[in-house]
Amino acid sequence: MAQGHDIAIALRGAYLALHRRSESAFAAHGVTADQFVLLATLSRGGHALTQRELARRMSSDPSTVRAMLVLLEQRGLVGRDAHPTDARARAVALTARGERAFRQLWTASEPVREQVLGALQPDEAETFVRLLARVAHRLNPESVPVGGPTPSHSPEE
Amino acid sequence: MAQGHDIAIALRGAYLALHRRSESAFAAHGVTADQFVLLATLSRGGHALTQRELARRMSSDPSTVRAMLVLLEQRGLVGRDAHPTDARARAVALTARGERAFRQLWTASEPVREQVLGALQPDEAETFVRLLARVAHRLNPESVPVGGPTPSHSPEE
DNA sequence: TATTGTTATACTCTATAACTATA
DNA sequence: TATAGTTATAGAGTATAACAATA
Repeated sequence: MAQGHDIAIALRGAYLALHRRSESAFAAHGVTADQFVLLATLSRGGHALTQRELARRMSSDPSTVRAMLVLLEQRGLVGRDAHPTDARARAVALTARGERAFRQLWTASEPVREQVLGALQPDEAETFVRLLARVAHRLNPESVPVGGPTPSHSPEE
Repeated sequence: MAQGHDIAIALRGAYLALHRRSESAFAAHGVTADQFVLLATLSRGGHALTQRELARRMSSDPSTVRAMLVLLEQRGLVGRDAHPTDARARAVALTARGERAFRQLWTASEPVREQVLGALQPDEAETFVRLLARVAHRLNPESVPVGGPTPSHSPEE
């Protein structure tokens, strides 16, 4: 019988394995796994995001995201322009150089994604994501809704 | 269709939610979630562990574990005695005070484990742990074997 | 020779609280 | 009043490499 502690430890173990594997995949490119997640979130976003929205989507904190953005901005991978309609906000987006870098990073991390996917049957992958989302949602209702990131649910922004 | 990236992001989201929830459960006790994992690993170990074995069991790094042990030793929660048969090694164990603290921490984190468990049906919990272990094992064969921690496999040490 | 642990070192992520500017 | 972001600050965890002692 899997108890709460067993689940927590297994979840931790799987995440840390993923994180380490990702770190070594990105190390040669001078980028961390978390920075990759940030870049991927911007790339998937389709358009510029506010720092707050970026933090929410990557399960992070606005203040943490800011620190990461400063590093990435210094390297010219992201830009923070004035927000078109809200003078308080910043519109964060990948620069052209950031997009190029992201494509390289995506390729470099292909083996990691293949390993993850290779550990699961197609139906298991679906189940896995569903259970992960349920657990995340239970622990933090602010997180992405259970059905997964449903772009049809909330059209935009 | 869940792709590798979706799985990775979902795994990250679930872990970070668990981590934050745990941090706030432990904050009042002046202990971090990772320190709790260390204490729990010692408590579950049944006997003293070497730093290396401790690091392996908690999916961590010997050098990281040492830094954590220094902090916990200063607070009198763990002891590092000479290893009985290997003069190079240290035998790490909870002190009496550490055991008391751990029992308190265990109680303080009960709600977190209940939330995790409450998000899953009993059979789903089994499946979840199994899939997590498979993914972890694929990403890092050094980690705990798929069937779970099989103490029958390697008797001791 | 290989292994256990230490030391030094550096850096990212994390997060709170007080603050400014704007909605 | 509430929100977006900044700043200052602090600390934990992470990990590498060189090293000593022991197996």
